[in-house]
Amino acid sequence: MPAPGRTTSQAILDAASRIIESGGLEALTMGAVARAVGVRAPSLYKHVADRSGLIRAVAEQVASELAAAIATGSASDPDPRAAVRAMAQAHRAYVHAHPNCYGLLFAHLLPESMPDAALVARVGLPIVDRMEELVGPGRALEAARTLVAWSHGFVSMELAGAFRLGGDVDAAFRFGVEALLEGVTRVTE
Amino acid sequence: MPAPGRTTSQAILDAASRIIESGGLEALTMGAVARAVGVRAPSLYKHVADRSGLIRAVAEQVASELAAAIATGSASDPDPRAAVRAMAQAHRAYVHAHPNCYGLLFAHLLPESMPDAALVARVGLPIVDRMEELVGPGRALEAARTLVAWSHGFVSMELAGAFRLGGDVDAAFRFGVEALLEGVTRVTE
DNA sequence: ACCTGAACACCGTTCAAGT
DNA sequence: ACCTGAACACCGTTCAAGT
Repeated sequence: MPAPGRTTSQAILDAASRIIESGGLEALTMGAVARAVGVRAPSLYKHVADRSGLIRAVAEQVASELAAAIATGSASDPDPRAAVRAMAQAHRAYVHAHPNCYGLLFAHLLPESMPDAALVARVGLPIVDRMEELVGPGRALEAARTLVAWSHGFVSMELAGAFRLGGDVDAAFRFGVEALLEGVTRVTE
Repeated sequence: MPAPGRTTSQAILDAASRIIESGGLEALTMGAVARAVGVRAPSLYKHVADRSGLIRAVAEQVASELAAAIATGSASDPDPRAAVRAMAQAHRAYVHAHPNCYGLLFAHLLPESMPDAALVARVGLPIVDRMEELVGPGRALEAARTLVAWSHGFVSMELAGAFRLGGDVDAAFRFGVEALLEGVTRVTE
């Protein structure tokens, strides 16, 4: 009779995300993951190659979820400016909800822990699409990169505590989106 | 007779930066640092509280060096736009030279490993100063934050390999600076 | 076929003993 | 006064032995 399998790769992945989110990457020990799924550490190696592979799996799940969140944020609005605003807000909201897991996409880890580049690249595609309506196909990639870089940088500095002193951070984010929209359309004219 | 002291805090700090820069944070073991300064691991604890404290010391040195690099990049030019361009280039050049150490400023590490917030805040001061000439004192902080967020985000995505496909990355950075300058001055008018 | 205790190499940290 | 070997607790990973 084939054995039932006391845990699953998905359960392990979910436990790993939760542990990273609540305690940071240092809290992700094979023992902690094993305990969370009700098994002993050696059994995890039936489902994941090693700790680095587990980190990469979490990072790739983050890339997928973030891509979905951003795509949803742009779906409905016919006005490309409004769509860009919504996508930037969706980006920021996702990072606020999963700061430690989001950090995996930009941590300087071992190559084995880095998510597949093509998967990460897909996150920005809907932004390129809507930017095209604003600046034309020749400049859309550059304009989208400028906006995404700013949005990533803003949220990453915000979470690092760089904006602790002074001001309404939400308003600063909205200010930034308008400045970026104004800038990329003016400079490309 | 007082003992001479076979190593110094500065030698330990320098060794730690080199190790992080060449092998990432995982390569920073107390044994590796000890070997680099010609001593055994337990002796390091005469100079640093623990591994977290050593990481924080490296991060704080990075903040100081980066602040100096950016301040120097703006010193001479009377044109605020040219100064902002130079500071952004200085920021990017510093990060390219020390990518792994720069990453410490934004890694989600234990609180004991995070650099002093006031020290990090000082990095952006010269940018606020020169922005004030462009957008006035009321909007200078917001405008500087927008530029710094974009610059940080751009370089951090660049190093994460997000710009691997397509295009002249140097030109994209210059494009971004112009878009930001245009954007923050237009929106604040 | 899956699970696990035991084992191994490694790491951070402490401390009594050396000089 | 500084340095270190030995020790401890912990971690990732392997594997032979269990069921």
